[in-house]
Amino acid sequence: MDIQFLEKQLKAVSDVNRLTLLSCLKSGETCVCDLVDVIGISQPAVSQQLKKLEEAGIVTARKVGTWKHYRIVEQQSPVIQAIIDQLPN
Amino acid sequence: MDIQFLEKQLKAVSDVNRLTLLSCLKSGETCVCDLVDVIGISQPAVSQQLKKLEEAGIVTARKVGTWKHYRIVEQQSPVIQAIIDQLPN
DNA sequence: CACATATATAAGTATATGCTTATATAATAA
DNA sequence: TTATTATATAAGCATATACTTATATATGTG
Repeated sequence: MDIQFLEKQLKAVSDVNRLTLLSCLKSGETCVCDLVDVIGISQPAVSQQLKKLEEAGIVTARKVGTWKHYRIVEQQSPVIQAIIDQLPN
Repeated sequence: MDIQFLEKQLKAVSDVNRLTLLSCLKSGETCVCDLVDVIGISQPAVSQQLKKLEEAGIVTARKVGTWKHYRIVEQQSPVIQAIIDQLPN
């Protein structure tokens, strides 16, 4: 893992809202609308944050009708895994 | 470890220059002037970055004459330790 | 003392970040 | 088709970040 990619992944998680999203996703696949209900920011803001996590390879999504279900990627780098482990369930 | 402190530590390491500084410090205590020689930013910039790492509890320093020797704190949180482990020596 | 060296702090600035509101897109239902 | 719901994208803006240069501080030397 080169240092540039490490930086990208770390930037993706160094934000309270994105850490909270990851914390929510620990309990399993969740659609955007449910995530919006949990954290106190707008729906577009949640979409934007999820996109950052997705671009860093930390979460992935599948579409189900109009819903989109996000989940944490199973195989993570040791660093990201350590972070996920620290988050409350 | 609460999520706010986790965020603070992650923000402190989510930058290529600070990761490079940590990478240098893996080989042991180093003074600011030697770190300046290694990474391509000015001396004040290095001091500012080291301050961020220090405020996050990741590095510490001791003064020796006019020099200041920075080093990585021994006991780290699992997350920060995982990051340090990933860095080249 | 004056001067040199190492480091820190201050001030300014360009870019990045993370929200907001408005709007676009996609799928579904009536 | 029109309307509704879920999500994404665009644009704008306020704040944060990370440099730079200039200057302050601290220590050591002649």
